[in-house]
Amino acid sequence: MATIRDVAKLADVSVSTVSLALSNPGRVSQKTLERIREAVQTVGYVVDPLAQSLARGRSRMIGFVVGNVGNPFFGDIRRELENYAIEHDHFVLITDSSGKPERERALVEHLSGLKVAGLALAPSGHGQAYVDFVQNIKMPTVCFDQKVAGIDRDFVGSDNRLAGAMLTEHLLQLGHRRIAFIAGPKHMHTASERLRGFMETMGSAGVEVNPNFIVDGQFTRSAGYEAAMRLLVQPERPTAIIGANNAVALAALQAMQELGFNCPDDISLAMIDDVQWSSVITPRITMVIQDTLKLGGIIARRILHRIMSPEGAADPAQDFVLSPKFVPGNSCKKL
Amino acid sequence: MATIRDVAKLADVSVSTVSLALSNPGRVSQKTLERIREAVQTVGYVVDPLAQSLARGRSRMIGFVVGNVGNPFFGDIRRELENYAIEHDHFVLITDSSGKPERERALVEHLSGLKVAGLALAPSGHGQAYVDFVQNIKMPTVCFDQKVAGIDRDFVGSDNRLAGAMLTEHLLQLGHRRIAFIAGPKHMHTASERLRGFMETMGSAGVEVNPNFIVDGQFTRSAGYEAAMRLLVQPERPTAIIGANNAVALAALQAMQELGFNCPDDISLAMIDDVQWSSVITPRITMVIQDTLKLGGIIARRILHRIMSPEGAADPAQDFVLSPKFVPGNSCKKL
DNA sequence: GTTTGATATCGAACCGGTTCGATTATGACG
DNA sequence: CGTCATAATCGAACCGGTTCGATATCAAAC
Repeated sequence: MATIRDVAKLADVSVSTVSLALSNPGRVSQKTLERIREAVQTVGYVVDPLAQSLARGRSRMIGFVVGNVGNPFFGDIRRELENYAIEHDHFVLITDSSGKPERERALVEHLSGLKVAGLALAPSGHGQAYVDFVQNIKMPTVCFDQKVAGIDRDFVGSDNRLAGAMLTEHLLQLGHRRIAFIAGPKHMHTASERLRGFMETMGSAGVEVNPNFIVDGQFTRSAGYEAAMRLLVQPERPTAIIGANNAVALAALQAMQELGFNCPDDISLAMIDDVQWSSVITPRITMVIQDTLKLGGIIARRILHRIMSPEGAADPAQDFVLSPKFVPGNSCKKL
Repeated sequence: MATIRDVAKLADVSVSTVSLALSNPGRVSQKTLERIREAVQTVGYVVDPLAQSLARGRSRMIGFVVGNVGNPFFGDIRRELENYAIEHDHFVLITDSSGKPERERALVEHLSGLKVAGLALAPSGHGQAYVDFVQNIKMPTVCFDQKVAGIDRDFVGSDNRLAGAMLTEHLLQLGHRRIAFIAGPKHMHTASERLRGFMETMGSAGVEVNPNFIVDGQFTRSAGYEAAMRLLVQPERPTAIIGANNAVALAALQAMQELGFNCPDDISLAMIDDVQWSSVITPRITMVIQDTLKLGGIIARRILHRIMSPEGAADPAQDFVLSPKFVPGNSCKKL
């Protein structure tokens, strides 16, 4: 590998001049600039990112930290971020915390050691210690998906209360009254907001909510399955179920199928967030989806803004909240 | 951040002794080792991975390069690799080439600049130029999933011929004769082997294959959809379809549903590789799956073997080929 | 023909470690 | 107690860049 000294020797200038020419071509005379560029070509010089990061105290990499890189929701966002980052000569380091706050913390520390220029973080924790941790991250950071109270960082996400409300309103319109809700972890903002959207909409419609119809699915397939089973074996069954996310909703569908219930004839189903093969799942589930591409675009632009411009670095934290979209399927029956 | 010099000062030894003590505790006296360890504690010293990599010419990171990190197949492998790597104090850099050889190349070069200790690579290209590229990678590399002729590297994958043969045999047993096959890109080893398994099994059973029943689905959803449509509008339709991967098979299912065919009553369907929510897709599709956990384990062990031991680095390239597993669903009808 | 100011270039220190040959301390042995 | 092998420690060079204060160059201004 050719080093900067090889270039300097060939172009007959000092090492510092080469460095200057490469990072700030304007501050070097036209003649030497050309000589240097020629030398770079002939020796095939490429800057060593490690050495550069060490000297600068910052790399050209952006850390991407999520709970599950396999989730298509995060996949779309990642792709947007990657494309935008490449355009601006940055590189995205993808990491997966498996949803565990300790692992997330270890990842962030590792990325910090790598001197990443910035961080796109989908928070997976809560509580004061967690808030302190995120607050103390030294690099430019954009949080997304999960809004955590007390964290004063840029946030990009969707209106989850609205998402819950949309599905509830839809089912109410179809004549449903006994609507059950498989919720997510109470401490997660997305989960509590979606539930709030459900409760508020039911409330303003003057429909009483059977407390047995609110079950906890933990946003996971297994807990969602159990929660759905609890709903389905009640003497007074719901006529419709809302899954607070895709995992619990599909787990509910599975539970229905196993117990011999037909969806939507026996029970209607609706969910928040898409899954990859939703179009071949029978029935096609009515859902509310997030605009992942737009979310990803905003995250990308925001973080690179913070990284690249001095005024961006000083910008106060800002929230970007997008409205989700209703996508009708055929999993909800008119009563 | 505390540096190694702070530690040296506090422990009253030279910087080189600290470095030695940390990387090779046995070569330092008990007394000084303790003093150094104490100093490390009190100043809170953590080695700077960037500086270390620069000096050593190698980092403690392993590059993971695949065409689609969202694919659960790669996800399982990634997780296994990550867990094993963490146990051995290494860190996995996940990257996504979107299946584009040029992007893959750029990623590998980037990782090479980062001086990664090793590479787990799911090849996405073919042809001489591509082979040369992979051959010229300087770091320890384990290829997986896609076997590319001419690449002399460790390879970990499944017996794809067998996978194709298993599904074909199953359908023959059920009495099917007019079996169609939605194939993948001819240049991909997995695709051609799966097709070969189909052809050979049909051949040995003495069943003639209608050339119109072999269509190209490119392993993608959209091409698979079109290919399936071509099959379904023929006057003489197949009684069963094998999808060479999950994407084309599910696309075929979608096409059937849209045209009003019932699976399995009208047409049977089988596929290679699982998808995330296969259990809620109706019908549950009969499939042959790869043992992703075992594959991931082998990849992880192999690459860390190469990285960590001098004799491992010198090991000749080796192939590890696992047998896939048959998972019956209810998408194939007895004729 | 100086002085002044801007522009171009350079040298040296630094980022934070590793490595290896040289030097010193230790202790076993005759 | 001197000798010598071995163990412990050190200093300096190096990895490949960046950065900043200092110096050299040159033209315009007085």
